[in-house]
Amino acid sequence: MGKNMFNEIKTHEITVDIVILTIKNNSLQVLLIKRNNEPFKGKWAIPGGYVRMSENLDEAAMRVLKEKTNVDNIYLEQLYTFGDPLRHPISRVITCAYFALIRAEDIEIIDNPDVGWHKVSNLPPLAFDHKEIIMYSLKRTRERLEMCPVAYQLLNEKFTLTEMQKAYELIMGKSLDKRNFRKKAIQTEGLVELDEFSKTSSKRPARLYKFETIKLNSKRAHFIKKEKK
Amino acid sequence: MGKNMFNEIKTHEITVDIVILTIKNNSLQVLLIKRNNEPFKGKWAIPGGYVRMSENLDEAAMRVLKEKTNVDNIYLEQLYTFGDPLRHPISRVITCAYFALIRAEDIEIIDNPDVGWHKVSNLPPLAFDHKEIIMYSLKRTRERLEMCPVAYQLLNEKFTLTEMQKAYELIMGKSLDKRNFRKKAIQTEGLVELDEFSKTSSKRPARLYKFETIKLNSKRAHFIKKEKK
DNA sequence: TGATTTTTTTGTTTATGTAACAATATTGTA
DNA sequence: TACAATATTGTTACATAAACAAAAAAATCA
Repeated sequence: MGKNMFNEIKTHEITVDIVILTIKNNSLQVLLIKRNNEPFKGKWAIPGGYVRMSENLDEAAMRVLKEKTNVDNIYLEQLYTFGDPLRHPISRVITCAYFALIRAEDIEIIDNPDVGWHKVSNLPPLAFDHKEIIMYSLKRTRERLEMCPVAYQLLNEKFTLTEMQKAYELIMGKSLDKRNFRKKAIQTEGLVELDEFSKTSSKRPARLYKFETIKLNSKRAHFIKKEKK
Repeated sequence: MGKNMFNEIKTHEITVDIVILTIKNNSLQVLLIKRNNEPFKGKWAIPGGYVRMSENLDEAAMRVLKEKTNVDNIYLEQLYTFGDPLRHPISRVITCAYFALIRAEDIEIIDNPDVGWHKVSNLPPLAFDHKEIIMYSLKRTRERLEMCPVAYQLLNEKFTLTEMQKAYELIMGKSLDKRNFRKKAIQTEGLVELDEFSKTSSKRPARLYKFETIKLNSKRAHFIKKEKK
């Protein structure tokens, strides 16, 4: 074990690291944990952990996410595997990166200054190659959002179209036209118009919408456009 | 080393496996190697090998590809990482899958019945989860081909539009409209119309085209559409 | 040499999706 | 009742995709 065909002794270690994005205080934020061990003691890092021998990578990612954030049963996707020999200063650690979009309220963050949300636009010094991983995650999220949006993970069960648009705009980093956004949004499969209205202290109340409950296994089933009638 | 936070001793092994697709005899084929060691002795497998401690994953994939096929400097892309604990019957091997599209003529296949091309539509019994990897690779290739085609890797330096269309059709597994294909093809960035014509024994000679040489590092630079004038 | 065969080559129409654009409706509050 | 703030709605132009058939060029053959 740990010996390859070139007689080069090696012990790769395999981790999963998870980019957890949310919208909070009107900005896109990522969950970080401050490391209290070397290497990179004192730097921030995205949640991660070793892959156990008994679990596959998806399971490892979900377990780690659950352990670190208490979040379960969400849209989790394998992003990319980072394996630069120098990404870890001591040993050879190859990491399989996942990402998830979640509601900040769904996380019970322990009262610990070493765990918290940070604006993607203003990241603190990060351990390892975690900045690269976050940036790659954001790029992929944006690419995907255009085709097959997943932002509903970020919204409450009931939401207004304005809130939905806001979420898109924060992820995409640009503003969108209201009318065009709404036209596209309302022809999204699974979007349900409710007979309720938001009771914010604003002026005119906005109609609430929700998503039909879809089984989380068929990841790509979300946001397929409705059949034409 | 090799000990995780749960005190579970583990030694993951990391490999890269490479799906090499080509067009040969009018069909889409994949390069396979017959295993002469256990496990799966006698079954066919896609080329793969261990990741060395000194190289990153891309480098490992390129090295393995070079070693097994003598092919160098081609469009190679990380596909997905497969980590099911049972995918290898003996040890825990996590594999990072890559894929490449190449010209069959660029490979010097040694005169060995244990190395050869096999039709994707008619695969022999495969080792490990390699059938799954090939099918996933094909799916991704098709998705990508629609947006940002890469089939030029499959064509000779000079080619006719009919040959190009044929390559697309074989990968996509369906036939395309000549006129629509040509309209899209000729507005592809980097496609150059030559003043030469194919001298096949056919009836009317067809105009030859080529691709401008593009640096292979900017992978996504291919097949971007020309700017409108 | 002219007719035939085979392959290459080209254009129009329709439908669909995307992007750009501003006015009206509704409610709370002054 | 007027005003302020937000929600809501439609049209046009443009780009892209899909469906469709006829003409042109060269080789072969009679």
